[in-house]
Amino acid sequence: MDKKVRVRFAPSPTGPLHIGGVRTALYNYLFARQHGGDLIFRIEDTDSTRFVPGAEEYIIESFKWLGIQFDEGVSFGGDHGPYRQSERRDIYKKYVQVLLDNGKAYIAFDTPEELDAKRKEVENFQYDASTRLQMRNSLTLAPEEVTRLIEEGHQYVVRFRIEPGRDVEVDDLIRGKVVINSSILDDKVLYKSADELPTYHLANIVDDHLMEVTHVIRGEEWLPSAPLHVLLYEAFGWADTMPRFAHLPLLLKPIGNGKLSKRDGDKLGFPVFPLEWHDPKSGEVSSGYREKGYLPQAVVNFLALLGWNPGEAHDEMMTLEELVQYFDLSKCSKNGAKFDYVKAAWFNHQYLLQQPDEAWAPAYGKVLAEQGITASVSQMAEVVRMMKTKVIEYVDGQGNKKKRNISFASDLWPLTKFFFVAPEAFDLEDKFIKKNWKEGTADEMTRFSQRLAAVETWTVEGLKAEIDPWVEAEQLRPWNAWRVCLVGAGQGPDMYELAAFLGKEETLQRMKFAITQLG
RNA sequence: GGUCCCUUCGUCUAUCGGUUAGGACGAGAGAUUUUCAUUCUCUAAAGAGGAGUUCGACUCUCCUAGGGACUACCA
Repeated sequence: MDKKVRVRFAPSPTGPLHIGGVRTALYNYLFARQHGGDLIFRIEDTDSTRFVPGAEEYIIESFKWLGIQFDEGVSFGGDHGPYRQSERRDIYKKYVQVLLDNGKAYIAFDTPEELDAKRKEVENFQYDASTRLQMRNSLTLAPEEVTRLIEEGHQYVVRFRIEPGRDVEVDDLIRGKVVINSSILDDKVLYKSADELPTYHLANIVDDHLMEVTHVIRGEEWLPSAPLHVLLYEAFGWADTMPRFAHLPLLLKPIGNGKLSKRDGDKLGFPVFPLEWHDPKSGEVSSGYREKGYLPQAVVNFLALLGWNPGEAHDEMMTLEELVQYFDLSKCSKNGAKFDYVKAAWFNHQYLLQQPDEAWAPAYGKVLAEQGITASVSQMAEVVRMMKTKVIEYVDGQGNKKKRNISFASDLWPLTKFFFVAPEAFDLEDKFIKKNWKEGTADEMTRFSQRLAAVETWTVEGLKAEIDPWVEAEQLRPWNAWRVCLVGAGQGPDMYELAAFLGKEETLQRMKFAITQLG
C-alpha cells in the first residue's frame, strides 16, 4: 500500500526568500496537490547567529500572496510539531544520544581555532577516518577524560562517524542513480554544545523522519550531501522509510555565468524576491515582484516553467490548477535554467490582459496618485481599455533601447499622461508633429473645431455619426493634426475615443491652445 | 585541487533509436491600421567536439571541452 505523500519546504529565516526558493516550494506544492498529499512548512533556524527578525513572517506572507497554501507547519498548525527547529532541542538531543550510544557518532573537543590552524597546516585537511585518531575526541581520549572535559564546561561537538570505502547510492527522481564513495565525506558535525542545537544535516533527517516526509524535493546544491543523509537514515535504522529524493536544477544568471544572485536583479532591473524586503540591519530595500506590479499567477506560471514544462500536453499559459494537473517530477530538466526576465514580463502582460479593466484600478490608481492625479475607477478602466495593448520603450541590461508590451500597471503612466494632462508645449523637432502640422493646418483645425463645437451627442458613436460624413464631404484627413492637438505626440488611442473621454470642452480647449502655439 | 551534476535555436524547452528536430519568449519581414501599437501571417535560428555500440543516434557508452554545485561548529 502507498503511504500518503508528504513533502516539505524548509527555509531558514536568514533573510528574504530568494526566487529560487519560491520555485522549490512551488514544485513541492504541485507535487503534494497532485498526489493528494500534505505540504509542510518547517523553519530551519538551527543557526542562531544568522537569524533575521521578520524573515519568517516575510516568507509566510510571500506564499500567501502567491497562492501557495501549506497544510501544516509554522503558523499553519498540524500534529507533527513543533515545526520550528529551535523549539525541538529536546528531540534532537535524544537522537544525538542514540547515535552516540550505537557508536555511529562521537564527541569532539577540537575548537574552531584548532581546526582552522590544522587546515592551514595541512592542505585539504578533512576530519574523517584518516585523521580523526589524531584529534581530540572521544575516540582518542579516555572515557574519564571525556567526562571531565564535559563537566568542566568545555564546548564540544558531536560528529558523525563515517565508515570509509563504501559506495553510497542515492536514487534521485530526476537524476537517477548517483553514487558517491563515503571516503570523500568528512565526519560532519551533527550537534554543537555551544547552543545545544543540531546542524542542518541531523535536524533535517530527524525531522523528515518524524514528520513522515515521503519525498524530499530541494535544490541541486544539496545533491553532494545527499549520500551523507542516506548514511544518517541508515545509522538511525530508518533506511526502509527513507524519503525519495529529487534535486532540482538551479536558477542561473540571465547574462554571463553563475547562479542567479540579487546583484543580477539590481543590475538588470528585475526583482529576485517575491515581496519587497527592508533589511532590518542595513536598511537596504530590495525590490519585490508584488511591488513591481507582477500578478502572482504570472510569477507562478513563469517559475513553474523554469526547469519543467508540460511538453505537448498543454501550452505554456497555465493556471495553478492546470500546473497541478500536468506537473511531473520525472519530466523536470536536469540542467540549470537561465533566468529569462523578459519572458517573465511577457507572462505578466498576458495575465494583465486577461484581467477585467477594472482590476487594474488599484495599481494604476497608485501610479496616478504619485503624479498627483485622481481618477475614478470607471475612468481608469476606460483608459486601460484603450491603452493596455500598447508598447513601451525600455533599456535592457546592455543599455540598448528596446520595446516591449505593457507588462505592468506602472508602464501605463508615460503612455496615458495626456488623458489627464493637456500638452503644455509642442516639440517642433518632433517627427510626427513636423509631418502632420504644415501650412494651412491651423486653419483646417480651426474649421474642424468649429464643426466639433456643433456636435450634439459627444460620444464615440455620436462623433462618428456626425463627423465621419463631414470629413468625407470636406475631403479632409484631420486625424493626425487633431492628434497633435489633443496628445501632443504620435501616440494614443482612436481619436473619437480620446475626444469622448476628454469631453467637448477640454477637446476644444486643447485644439485652441495648439492652434495658437503652432500657428 | 577533490567529488558530484549538467550540455538541443540568443533564452526556456519537446523528442524517451527511425521526425522536413516541434513549441514558447526574443529577433526580423509582410499584411491590417486614424498615430504608436495591438492582432494576424511568414522567416531566420539548435543537437559542444571526438570516438564507439547499432541497419540506423539528438536519444545508449566512453573520452575531451565547457558550465554548475559542493567541499564550515551555514543552510
